Amino acid sequence: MREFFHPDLNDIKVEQVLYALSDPTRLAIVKRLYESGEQSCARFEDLGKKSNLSHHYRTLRECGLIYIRRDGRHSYMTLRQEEMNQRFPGFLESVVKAQ
Amino acid sequence: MREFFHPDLNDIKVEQVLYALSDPTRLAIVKRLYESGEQSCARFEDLGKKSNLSHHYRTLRECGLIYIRRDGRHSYMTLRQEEMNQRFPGFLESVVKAQ
DNA sequence: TAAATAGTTTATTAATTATTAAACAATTGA
DNA sequence: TCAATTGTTTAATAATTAATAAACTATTTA
Repeated sequence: MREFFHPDLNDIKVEQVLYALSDPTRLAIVKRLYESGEQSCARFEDLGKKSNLSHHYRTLRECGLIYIRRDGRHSYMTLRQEEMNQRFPGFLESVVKAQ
Repeated sequence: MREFFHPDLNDIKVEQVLYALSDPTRLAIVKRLYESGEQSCARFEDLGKKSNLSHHYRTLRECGLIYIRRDGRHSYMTLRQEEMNQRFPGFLESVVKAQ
């Protein structure tokens, strides 16, 4: 079972994070993770087709916003909330709370 | 002398703001405006060619981040800092201070 | 009035990104 | 073991966005 790449905290680029969050689907994913904690991919099927969603997960993972672990045939995602807050204080909260 | 369109505070979309800021040139413009206040376009010529910059100004203006006024043959830009802070508290500061 | 200035807009081409379907991999359950 | 499940990846096409040059507008200065 291959593991996913996750960037180190210090390699996270704010431009990439901003870009990842500028897509409505990806922003919706992040908001749900912020509100409900760890979720499996199945929870987001209402947001699009699975191959498209999988690309979005990758964008979110590679920019450093989320962590994905595999368990059996499931993938579980969490926000890297504490790390983001350490690196960009106040940023993530201001975005997910934007109305 | 035609005036520019500027969206109302309530029409500002966080996705569009995030997208506008995800470009390195536009982010650099916003950081300078944050630090130095109103600037004319001439102050950003080191960041690219003028027609390209003009497109970037437009993106920043249309998403609601900056205000552009014309005076003679010059255009002067300011960040809509108070409004952004009213609409998305803490957001702009967290972005411009991101290292 | 003519030329220069300061920037904007249009049109074109190049480069990125998004979306989909189909193939694939790993795991689980019958 | 075979089929189903749960995603991921690849490959292709469609759609967006970026960058540039050239034309344009309004203003100012000579």
